[in-house]
Amino acid sequence: MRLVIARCQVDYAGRLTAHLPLATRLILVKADGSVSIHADDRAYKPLNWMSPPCTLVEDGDAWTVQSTKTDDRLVIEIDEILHDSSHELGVDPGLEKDGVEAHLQRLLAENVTTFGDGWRLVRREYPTPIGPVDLLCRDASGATVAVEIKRRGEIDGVEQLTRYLELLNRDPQLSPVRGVFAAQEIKPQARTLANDRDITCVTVDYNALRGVDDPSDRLF
Amino acid sequence: MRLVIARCQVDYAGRLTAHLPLATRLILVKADGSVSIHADDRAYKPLNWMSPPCTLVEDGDAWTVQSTKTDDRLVIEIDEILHDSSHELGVDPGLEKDGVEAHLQRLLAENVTTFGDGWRLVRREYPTPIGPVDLLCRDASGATVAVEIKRRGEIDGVEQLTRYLELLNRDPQLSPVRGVFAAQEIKPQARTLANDRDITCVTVDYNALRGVDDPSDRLF
DNA sequence: GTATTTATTTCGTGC
DNA sequence: GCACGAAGTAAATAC
Repeated sequence: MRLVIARCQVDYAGRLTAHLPLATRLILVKADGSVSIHADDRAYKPLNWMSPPCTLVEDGDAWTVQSTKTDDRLVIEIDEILHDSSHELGVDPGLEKDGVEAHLQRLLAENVTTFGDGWRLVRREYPTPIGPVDLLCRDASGATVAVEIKRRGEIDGVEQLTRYLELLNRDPQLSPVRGVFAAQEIKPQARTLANDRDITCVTVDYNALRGVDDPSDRLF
Repeated sequence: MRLVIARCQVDYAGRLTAHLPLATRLILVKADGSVSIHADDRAYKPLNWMSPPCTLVEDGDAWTVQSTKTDDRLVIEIDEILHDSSHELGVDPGLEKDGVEAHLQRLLAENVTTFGDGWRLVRREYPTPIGPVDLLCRDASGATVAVEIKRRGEIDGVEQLTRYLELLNRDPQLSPVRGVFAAQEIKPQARTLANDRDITCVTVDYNALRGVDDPSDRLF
Protein backbone atom coordinates (compact mmCIF):
# COMPACT_ATOMS: atom_id res chain seq x y z
CA MET A 1 0.00 0.00 0.00
CA ARG A 2 1.39 3.34 -1.07
CA LEU A 3 0.31 6.63 0.50
CA VAL A 4 0.99 9.80 -1.42
CA ILE A 5 0.03 13.27 -0.27
CA ALA A 6 0.31 15.57 -3.26
CA ARG A 7 -0.94 18.77 -4.78
CA CYS A 8 -2.51 17.53 -7.99
CA GLN A 9 -5.12 17.87 -10.71
CA VAL A 10 -7.12 14.86 -11.84
CA ASP A 11 -9.16 14.06 -14.92
CA TYR A 12 -11.36 11.01 -15.27
CA ALA A 13 -12.96 9.70 -18.43
CA GLY A 14 -15.07 6.58 -18.48
CA ARG A 15 -18.68 6.10 -17.56
CA LEU A 16 -18.66 9.85 -17.02
CA THR A 17 -16.09 12.57 -17.43
CA ALA A 18 -14.95 14.54 -14.40
CA HIS A 19 -12.27 17.00 -13.40
CA LEU A 20 -10.57 17.84 -10.10
CA PRO A 21 -8.91 21.28 -9.90
CA LEU A 22 -5.49 21.72 -8.31
CA ALA A 23 -5.55 20.92 -4.58
CA THR A 24 -3.75 18.82 -1.98
CA ARG A 25 -5.11 15.30 -1.69
CA LEU A 26 -4.31 11.74 -0.67
CA ILE A 27 -3.53 9.33 -3.48
CA LEU A 28 -4.01 5.80 -2.20
CA VAL A 29 -2.45 3.04 -4.27
CA LYS A 30 -3.38 -0.42 -3.07
CA ALA A 31 -1.70 -3.76 -3.74
CA ASP A 32 -4.77 -4.83 -5.73
CA GLY A 33 -3.84 -2.14 -8.26
CA SER A 34 -6.63 0.23 -7.34
CA VAL A 35 -5.99 3.96 -7.11
CA SER A 36 -8.21 6.37 -5.20
CA ILE A 37 -8.00 10.13 -4.68
CA HIS A 38 -9.21 11.32 -1.29
CA ALA A 39 -10.04 14.78 0.04
CA ASP A 40 -10.28 15.48 3.76
CA ASP A 41 -14.05 14.96 3.76
CA ARG A 42 -16.73 12.72 2.14
CA ALA A 43 -16.06 10.05 4.80
CA TYR A 44 -14.67 6.90 3.16
CA LYS A 45 -15.69 7.85 -0.36
CA PRO A 46 -12.90 9.07 -2.63
CA LEU A 47 -13.32 11.98 -5.03
CA ASN A 48 -12.14 9.77 -7.84
CA TRP A 49 -10.92 6.22 -8.20
CA MET A 50 -10.07 3.37 -10.50
CA SER A 51 -11.00 -0.18 -9.68
CA PRO A 52 -8.81 -3.12 -10.59
CA PRO A 53 -7.78 -4.48 -12.97
CA CYS A 54 -5.85 -1.39 -13.98
CA THR A 55 -2.27 -0.21 -14.36
CA LEU A 56 -0.59 2.92 -13.06
CA VAL A 57 2.08 4.41 -15.31
CA GLU A 58 4.18 7.26 -13.92
CA ASP A 59 5.70 9.49 -16.58
CA GLY A 60 7.29 12.26 -14.54
CA ASP A 61 4.51 14.42 -13.16
CA ALA A 62 1.90 12.76 -15.35
CA TRP A 63 0.43 9.65 -13.80
CA THR A 64 -2.00 7.63 -15.87
CA VAL A 65 -4.23 4.91 -14.48
CA GLN A 66 -5.71 2.86 -17.29
CA SER A 67 -8.36 0.20 -16.84
CA THR A 68 -7.33 -3.14 -18.30
CA LYS A 69 -10.86 -4.18 -19.25
CA THR A 70 -12.57 -0.94 -20.30
CA ASP A 71 -11.35 2.39 -21.70
CA ASP A 72 -11.79 4.11 -18.33
CA ARG A 73 -8.84 6.32 -17.59
CA LEU A 74 -7.63 8.48 -14.73
CA VAL A 75 -4.99 11.13 -15.43
CA ILE A 76 -3.24 12.63 -12.40
CA GLU A 77 -1.09 15.68 -12.92
CA ILE A 78 1.28 15.97 -9.95
CA ASP A 79 2.22 19.48 -8.92
CA GLU A 80 4.10 18.71 -5.72
CA ILE A 81 4.59 15.61 -3.60
CA LEU A 82 4.39 16.29 0.15
CA HIS A 83 4.56 12.70 1.38
CA ASP A 84 5.21 9.34 -0.21
CA SER A 85 5.46 6.09 1.73
CA SER A 86 4.91 2.41 1.02
CA HIS A 87 3.88 -0.29 3.46
CA GLU A 88 3.65 -4.07 3.39
CA LEU A 89 0.28 -5.10 4.76
CA GLY A 90 -0.06 -8.72 3.70
CA VAL A 91 -3.31 -10.50 3.01
CA ASP A 92 -6.17 -9.47 5.27
CA PRO A 93 -8.15 -12.23 7.01
CA GLY A 94 -11.25 -10.23 6.12
CA LEU A 95 -14.43 -9.10 7.76
CA GLU A 96 -16.65 -11.45 9.74
CA LYS A 97 -20.17 -10.17 9.36
CA ASP A 98 -23.18 -10.97 11.45
CA GLY A 99 -26.64 -9.57 11.64
CA VAL A 100 -27.49 -9.48 7.97
CA GLU A 101 -30.82 -10.59 6.60
CA ALA A 102 -29.61 -14.14 6.00
CA HIS A 103 -28.77 -14.62 9.65
CA LEU A 104 -32.05 -13.10 10.75
CA GLN A 105 -33.82 -15.51 8.41
CA ARG A 106 -31.95 -18.49 9.83
CA LEU A 107 -32.72 -17.45 13.40
CA LEU A 108 -36.42 -17.00 12.65
CA ALA A 109 -36.55 -20.29 10.74
CA GLU A 110 -35.23 -21.98 13.88
CA ASN A 111 -37.63 -20.05 16.11
CA VAL A 112 -40.91 -19.76 14.22
CA THR A 113 -42.75 -19.72 17.55
CA THR A 114 -41.58 -16.10 17.68
CA PHE A 115 -44.65 -15.49 15.51
CA GLY A 116 -47.01 -17.45 17.75
CA ASP A 117 -47.44 -20.59 19.82
CA GLY A 118 -47.89 -23.77 17.85
CA TRP A 119 -46.35 -22.40 14.66
CA ARG A 120 -44.18 -24.72 12.60
CA LEU A 121 -41.96 -24.25 9.59
CA VAL A 122 -43.00 -25.83 6.28
CA ARG A 123 -39.80 -24.72 4.59
CA ARG A 124 -37.31 -21.93 4.27
CA GLU A 125 -36.86 -20.32 0.82
CA TYR A 126 -40.11 -21.84 -0.45
CA PRO A 127 -39.86 -21.68 -4.24
CA THR A 128 -42.34 -19.81 -6.45
CA PRO A 129 -42.07 -18.84 -10.13
CA ILE A 130 -41.18 -15.26 -9.14
CA GLY A 131 -38.63 -16.15 -6.48
CA PRO A 132 -38.41 -17.87 -3.11
CA VAL A 133 -40.63 -16.96 -0.16
CA ASP A 134 -38.40 -16.46 2.92
CA LEU A 135 -40.44 -18.74 5.21
CA LEU A 136 -43.55 -20.79 4.60
CA CYS A 137 -45.24 -21.74 7.88
CA ARG A 138 -48.39 -23.24 9.39
CA ASP A 139 -49.89 -21.46 12.34
CA ALA A 140 -51.48 -23.22 15.33
CA SER A 141 -54.76 -23.68 13.42
CA GLY A 142 -52.91 -25.22 10.46
CA ALA A 143 -53.42 -22.21 8.21
CA THR A 144 -50.62 -21.40 5.76
CA VAL A 145 -48.57 -18.24 6.35
CA ALA A 146 -45.96 -16.71 4.07
CA VAL A 147 -43.31 -14.73 5.96
CA GLU A 148 -41.16 -12.07 4.34
CA ILE A 149 -38.10 -11.07 6.36
CA LYS A 150 -36.17 -7.83 6.02
CA ARG A 151 -33.63 -6.13 8.21
CA ARG A 152 -35.43 -2.88 7.55
CA GLY A 153 -39.08 -3.14 6.61
CA GLU A 154 -39.85 -0.75 3.76
CA ILE A 155 -42.60 -0.42 1.24
CA ASP A 156 -40.99 -2.54 -1.46
CA GLY A 157 -40.83 -5.49 0.95
CA VAL A 158 -44.60 -5.31 1.38
CA GLU A 159 -45.02 -5.19 -2.40
CA GLN A 160 -42.80 -8.24 -2.73
CA LEU A 161 -44.80 -10.19 -0.15
CA THR A 162 -48.05 -9.14 -1.85
CA ARG A 163 -46.85 -10.66 -5.12
CA TYR A 164 -45.96 -13.91 -3.38
CA LEU A 165 -49.33 -14.06 -1.64
CA GLU A 166 -51.20 -13.51 -4.89
CA LEU A 167 -49.31 -16.42 -6.43
CA LEU A 168 -49.54 -18.77 -3.45
CA ASN A 169 -53.26 -18.18 -3.12
CA ARG A 170 -53.76 -19.57 -6.63
CA ASP A 171 -52.61 -22.95 -5.29
CA PRO A 172 -55.69 -24.76 -3.86
CA GLN A 173 -53.36 -26.96 -1.76
CA LEU A 174 -52.19 -23.90 0.17
CA SER A 175 -54.99 -21.34 -0.09
CA PRO A 176 -55.92 -19.37 1.90
CA VAL A 177 -52.42 -18.04 2.60
CA ARG A 178 -51.96 -15.00 4.79
CA GLY A 179 -48.84 -12.87 5.09
CA VAL A 180 -46.48 -11.80 7.85
CA PHE A 181 -43.96 -9.02 7.33
CA ALA A 182 -41.09 -9.38 9.82
CA ALA A 183 -38.27 -6.87 10.28
CA GLN A 184 -36.05 -5.35 12.92
CA GLU A 185 -37.67 -2.02 12.14
CA ILE A 186 -40.76 -1.28 10.06
CA LYS A 187 -41.23 2.12 8.43
CA PRO A 188 -44.64 3.76 9.03
CA GLN A 189 -45.44 3.82 5.31
CA ALA A 190 -44.72 0.12 4.99
CA ARG A 191 -46.82 -0.65 8.06
CA THR A 192 -49.77 1.31 6.69
CA LEU A 193 -49.61 -0.47 3.34
CA ALA A 194 -49.29 -3.87 5.04
CA ASN A 195 -52.27 -3.22 7.31
CA ASP A 196 -54.28 -2.12 4.30
CA ARG A 197 -53.55 -5.49 2.71
CA ASP A 198 -54.25 -7.54 5.85
CA ILE A 199 -50.59 -8.38 6.23
CA THR A 200 -49.43 -8.74 9.83
CA CYS A 201 -46.37 -6.71 10.84
CA VAL A 202 -43.92 -8.17 13.34
CA THR A 203 -40.88 -6.27 14.61
CA VAL A 204 -38.13 -8.64 15.63
CA ASP A 205 -35.62 -8.04 18.40
CA TYR A 206 -32.53 -9.43 16.75
CA ASN A 207 -30.36 -9.34 19.85
CA ALA A 208 -32.97 -11.11 21.96
CA LEU A 209 -33.45 -13.71 19.24
CA ARG A 210 -29.73 -14.25 18.98
CA GLY A 211 -29.64 -14.53 22.75
CA VAL A 212 -32.00 -17.51 22.47
CA ASP A 213 -29.58 -19.08 20.05
CA ASP A 214 -26.24 -18.17 21.57
CA PRO A 215 -26.14 -16.21 24.81
CA SER A 216 -22.40 -15.43 24.58
CA ASP A 217 -21.80 -11.93 23.32
CA ARG A 218 -18.61 -10.92 21.62
CA LEU A 219 -17.91 -7.42 22.81
CA PHE A 220 -21.08 -5.47 23.43
CA MET B 1 -5.84 13.97 7.47
CA ARG B 2 -4.08 11.40 9.60
CA LEU B 3 -2.60 8.22 8.16
CA VAL B 4 -1.88 5.38 10.54
CA ILE B 5 -0.48 2.01 9.52
CA ALA B 6 -1.03 -0.34 12.43
CA ARG B 7 -1.43 -3.96 13.40
CA CYS B 8 -4.89 -3.95 14.94
CA GLN B 9 -8.15 -5.73 15.71
CA VAL B 10 -11.45 -4.03 15.09
CA ASP B 11 -15.00 -4.59 16.33
CA TYR B 12 -18.03 -2.82 14.96
CA ALA B 13 -21.50 -2.74 16.45
CA GLY B 14 -24.35 -0.84 14.89
CA ARG B 15 -26.63 -1.79 12.06
CA LEU B 16 -24.71 -5.05 12.11
CA THR B 17 -21.95 -6.47 14.23
CA ALA B 18 -18.62 -7.34 12.67
CA HIS B 19 -15.12 -8.32 13.73
CA LEU B 20 -11.70 -7.91 12.13
CA PRO B 21 -8.97 -10.26 13.37
CA LEU B 22 -5.43 -9.01 14.08
CA ALA B 23 -3.71 -7.78 10.92
CA THR B 24 -1.82 -4.78 9.53
CA ARG B 25 -4.09 -2.13 8.05
CA LEU B 26 -4.41 1.54 7.19
CA ILE B 27 -6.45 3.65 9.59
CA LEU B 28 -7.54 6.79 7.78
CA VAL B 29 -8.75 9.65 9.99
CA LYS B 30 -10.18 12.53 8.00
CA ALA B 31 -10.73 16.14 9.03
CA ASP B 32 -14.49 15.58 8.75
CA GLY B 33 -14.16 13.18 11.72
CA SER B 34 -14.64 10.00 9.71
CA VAL B 35 -12.50 6.94 10.40
CA SER B 36 -11.98 4.12 7.92
CA ILE B 37 -10.00 0.90 8.13
CA HIS B 38 -8.44 -0.21 4.86
CA ALA B 39 -6.84 -3.49 3.79
CA ASP B 40 -4.63 -3.69 0.71
CA ASP B 41 -7.53 -4.79 -1.48
CA ARG B 42 -11.27 -4.11 -1.99
CA ALA B 43 -10.41 -1.05 -4.14
CA TYR B 44 -11.62 2.11 -2.44
CA LYS B 45 -13.97 0.33 -0.03
CA PRO B 46 -12.77 0.10 3.56
CA LEU B 47 -13.22 -3.04 5.67
CA ASN B 48 -14.90 -0.93 8.31
CA TRP B 49 -15.66 2.72 8.83
CA MET B 50 -17.54 5.32 10.80
CA SER B 51 -19.24 8.23 9.12
CA PRO B 52 -19.41 11.68 10.70
CA PRO B 53 -20.59 12.97 13.01
CA CYS B 54 -18.51 10.83 15.35
CA THR B 55 -15.72 11.20 17.85
CA LEU B 56 -12.47 9.27 18.17
CA VAL B 57 -11.22 8.73 21.72
CA GLU B 58 -7.75 7.23 22.16
CA ASP B 59 -7.25 5.49 25.48
CA GLY B 60 -3.81 3.96 25.12
CA ASP B 61 -4.13 1.04 22.70
CA ALA B 62 -7.91 1.14 22.80
CA TRP B 63 -9.37 3.54 20.25
CA THR B 64 -13.10 4.06 20.29
CA VAL B 65 -15.03 5.76 17.53
CA GLN B 66 -18.53 6.60 18.69
CA SER B 67 -21.26 7.95 16.44
CA THR B 68 -22.75 11.17 17.79
CA LYS B 69 -26.23 10.53 16.39
CA THR B 70 -26.69 6.76 16.71
CA ASP B 71 -25.25 4.08 19.00
CA ASP B 72 -22.95 2.81 16.26
CA ARG B 73 -19.49 2.15 17.63
CA LEU B 74 -16.11 1.10 16.29
CA VAL B 75 -13.52 -0.28 18.71
CA ILE B 76 -9.94 -0.46 17.44
CA GLU B 77 -7.42 -2.37 19.49
CA ILE B 78 -3.94 -1.22 18.47
CA ASP B 79 -1.22 -3.86 18.65
CA GLU B 80 1.60 -1.92 17.00
CA ILE B 81 1.86 1.37 15.13
CA LEU B 82 4.12 1.18 12.07
CA HIS B 83 3.45 4.64 10.68
CA ASP B 84 1.61 7.74 11.88
CA SER B 85 1.57 11.01 9.99
CA SER B 86 -0.78 14.00 9.76
CA HIS B 87 -1.26 16.33 6.82
CA GLU B 88 -3.05 19.62 6.22
CA LEU B 89 -5.08 19.33 3.05
CA GLY B 90 -7.43 22.32 3.21
CA VAL B 91 -10.88 22.45 1.69
CA ASP B 92 -11.20 20.64 -1.63
CA PRO B 93 -12.78 22.52 -4.54
CA GLY B 94 -14.62 19.28 -5.29
CA LEU B 95 -15.46 17.17 -8.30
CA GLU B 96 -16.86 18.69 -11.47
CA LYS B 97 -19.05 16.05 -13.03
CA ASP B 98 -20.28 15.81 -16.55
CA GLY B 99 -22.08 13.13 -18.49
CA VAL B 100 -24.86 12.30 -16.07
CA GLU B 101 -28.42 11.71 -17.17
CA ALA B 102 -29.40 15.37 -16.68
CA HIS B 103 -26.77 16.53 -19.12
CA LEU B 104 -27.70 13.85 -21.63
CA GLN B 105 -31.31 14.99 -21.36
CA ARG B 106 -30.36 18.61 -21.98
CA LEU B 107 -28.27 17.69 -24.99
CA LEU B 108 -31.03 15.60 -26.52
CA ALA B 109 -33.64 18.31 -25.80
CA GLU B 110 -31.47 20.70 -27.79
CA ASN B 111 -30.94 18.17 -30.55
CA VAL B 112 -34.21 16.26 -30.98
CA THR B 113 -33.37 15.76 -34.65
CA THR B 114 -31.05 13.05 -33.30
CA PHE B 115 -34.21 10.93 -33.32
CA GLY B 116 -35.21 11.85 -36.86
CA ASP B 117 -35.50 14.68 -39.38
CA GLY B 118 -38.30 17.11 -38.77
CA TRP B 119 -38.68 16.23 -35.08
CA ARG B 120 -39.41 19.05 -32.68
CA LEU B 121 -39.60 19.33 -28.93
CA VAL B 122 -42.99 19.94 -27.32
CA ARG B 123 -41.43 20.20 -23.90
CA ARG B 124 -38.82 18.78 -21.57
CA GLU B 125 -40.01 17.24 -18.28
CA TYR B 126 -43.60 17.01 -19.53
CA PRO B 127 -45.71 16.58 -16.38
CA THR B 128 -47.99 13.60 -15.74
CA PRO B 129 -49.68 12.49 -12.51
CA ILE B 130 -47.01 9.82 -12.00
CA GLY B 131 -44.03 12.04 -12.77
CA PRO B 132 -42.50 13.98 -15.64
CA VAL B 133 -41.76 12.45 -19.05
CA ASP B 134 -38.18 13.30 -20.03
CA LEU B 135 -39.06 14.64 -23.47
CA LEU B 136 -42.37 15.02 -25.28
CA CYS B 137 -41.84 15.47 -29.01
CA ARG B 138 -43.63 15.55 -32.34
CA ASP B 139 -42.11 13.60 -35.20
CA ALA B 140 -42.05 14.77 -38.84
CA SER B 141 -45.62 13.53 -39.36
CA GLY B 142 -46.84 15.43 -36.29
CA ALA B 143 -47.37 12.30 -34.20
CA THR B 144 -46.66 12.58 -30.46
CA VAL B 145 -43.65 10.72 -29.06
CA ALA B 146 -42.65 10.29 -25.41
CA VAL B 147 -38.89 9.88 -24.91
CA GLU B 148 -37.38 8.28 -21.84
CA ILE B 149 -33.67 8.95 -21.38
CA LYS B 150 -31.25 6.89 -19.32
CA ARG B 151 -27.50 6.69 -19.15
CA ARG B 152 -27.84 2.93 -19.08
CA GLY B 153 -31.00 1.49 -20.53
CA GLU B 154 -32.29 -1.24 -18.27
CA ILE B 155 -35.56 -3.03 -17.82
CA ASP B 156 -37.01 -0.66 -15.22
CA GLY B 157 -36.60 2.25 -17.62
CA VAL B 158 -38.81 0.45 -20.14
CA GLU B 159 -41.39 -0.20 -17.41
CA GLN B 160 -41.33 3.47 -16.49
CA LEU B 161 -41.86 4.57 -20.09
CA THR B 162 -44.68 2.03 -20.47
CA ARG B 163 -46.52 3.59 -17.52
CA TYR B 164 -46.13 7.06 -19.04
CA LEU B 165 -47.40 5.87 -22.42
CA GLU B 166 -50.43 4.24 -20.86
CA LEU B 167 -51.30 7.54 -19.16
CA LEU B 168 -50.54 9.80 -22.09
CA ASN B 169 -52.63 7.67 -24.44
CA ARG B 170 -55.68 8.34 -22.27
CA ASP B 171 -55.43 12.01 -23.34
CA PRO B 172 -57.34 12.41 -26.63
CA GLN B 173 -55.38 15.60 -27.35
CA LEU B 174 -52.17 13.57 -27.52
CA SER B 175 -53.19 10.03 -28.45
CA PRO B 176 -51.78 8.06 -30.16
CA VAL B 177 -48.45 8.48 -28.34
CA ARG B 178 -45.56 6.18 -29.15
CA GLY B 179 -42.42 5.69 -27.10
CA VAL B 180 -38.68 6.05 -27.65
CA PHE B 181 -36.19 4.63 -25.18
CA ALA B 182 -32.87 6.48 -25.49
CA ALA B 183 -29.67 5.56 -23.67
CA GLN B 184 -25.92 5.44 -24.14
CA GLU B 185 -26.15 1.69 -23.79
CA ILE B 186 -29.21 -0.56 -23.82
CA LYS B 187 -29.13 -3.95 -22.13
CA PRO B 188 -30.40 -6.86 -24.26
CA GLN B 189 -33.21 -7.65 -21.80
CA ALA B 190 -34.44 -4.06 -21.90
CA ARG B 191 -34.29 -4.02 -25.68
CA THR B 192 -36.33 -7.21 -25.94
CA LEU B 193 -39.01 -5.88 -23.61
CA ALA B 194 -39.11 -2.55 -25.46
CA ASN B 195 -39.46 -4.23 -28.86
CA ASP B 196 -42.24 -6.40 -27.48
CA ARG B 197 -44.10 -3.24 -26.48
CA ASP B 198 -43.45 -1.40 -29.78
CA ILE B 199 -41.07 1.02 -28.09
CA THR B 200 -38.23 2.20 -30.30
CA CYS B 201 -34.74 1.87 -28.85
CA VAL B 202 -32.11 4.49 -29.67
CA THR B 203 -28.53 4.27 -28.47
CA VAL B 204 -26.98 7.70 -28.14
CA ASP B 205 -23.34 8.56 -28.75
CA TYR B 206 -22.82 11.01 -25.92
CA ASN B 207 -19.43 12.21 -27.07
CA ALA B 208 -20.62 12.83 -30.63
CA LEU B 209 -23.67 14.66 -29.29
CA ARG B 210 -21.51 16.78 -27.01
CA GLY B 211 -19.25 17.45 -29.97
CA VAL B 212 -22.24 19.04 -31.72
CA ASP B 213 -22.70 21.27 -28.73
CA ASP B 214 -19.14 22.10 -27.82
CA PRO B 215 -16.35 20.77 -30.01
CA SER B 216 -13.59 21.66 -27.51
CA ASP B 217 -12.55 18.63 -25.55
CA ARG B 218 -10.94 18.87 -22.16
CA LEU B 219 -8.34 16.15 -22.16
CA PHE B 220 -9.47 13.20 -24.23
C1' DG C 1 -38.14 18.00 6.91
C1' DT C 2 -39.37 13.40 4.55
C1' DA C 3 -39.71 10.36 0.50
C1' DT C 4 -37.73 9.04 -3.91
C1' DT C 5 -34.11 8.21 -7.19
C1' DT C 6 -29.40 7.83 -8.48
C1' DA C 7 -24.69 5.82 -8.22
C1' DT C 8 -18.27 5.72 -12.21
C1' DT C 9 -22.94 2.48 -7.16
C1' DT C 10 -20.27 -2.06 -5.25
C1' DC C 11 -20.92 -6.72 -3.90
C1' DG C 12 -22.65 -11.17 -3.42
C1' DT C 13 -25.42 -15.21 -5.11
C1' DG C 14 -27.83 -18.23 -7.98
C1' DC C 15 -28.26 -19.95 -12.56
C1' DG D 1 -20.39 -15.37 -17.27
C1' DC D 2 -24.63 -12.87 -16.51
C1' DA D 3 -28.97 -11.36 -14.35
C1' DC D 4 -30.93 -10.22 -9.76
C1' DG D 5 -31.07 -8.42 -5.21
C1' DA D 6 -28.91 -6.35 -1.01
C1' DA D 7 -25.88 -2.75 1.01
C1' DG D 8 -23.84 -0.62 7.95
C1' DT D 9 -25.77 1.25 0.90
C1' DA D 10 -24.67 6.89 0.63
C1' DA D 11 -25.90 11.06 -1.66
C1' DA D 12 -28.69 14.10 -4.35
C1' DT D 13 -33.06 15.64 -5.49
C1' DA D 14 -38.10 16.27 -5.37
C1' DC D 15 -41.87 17.25 -2.58
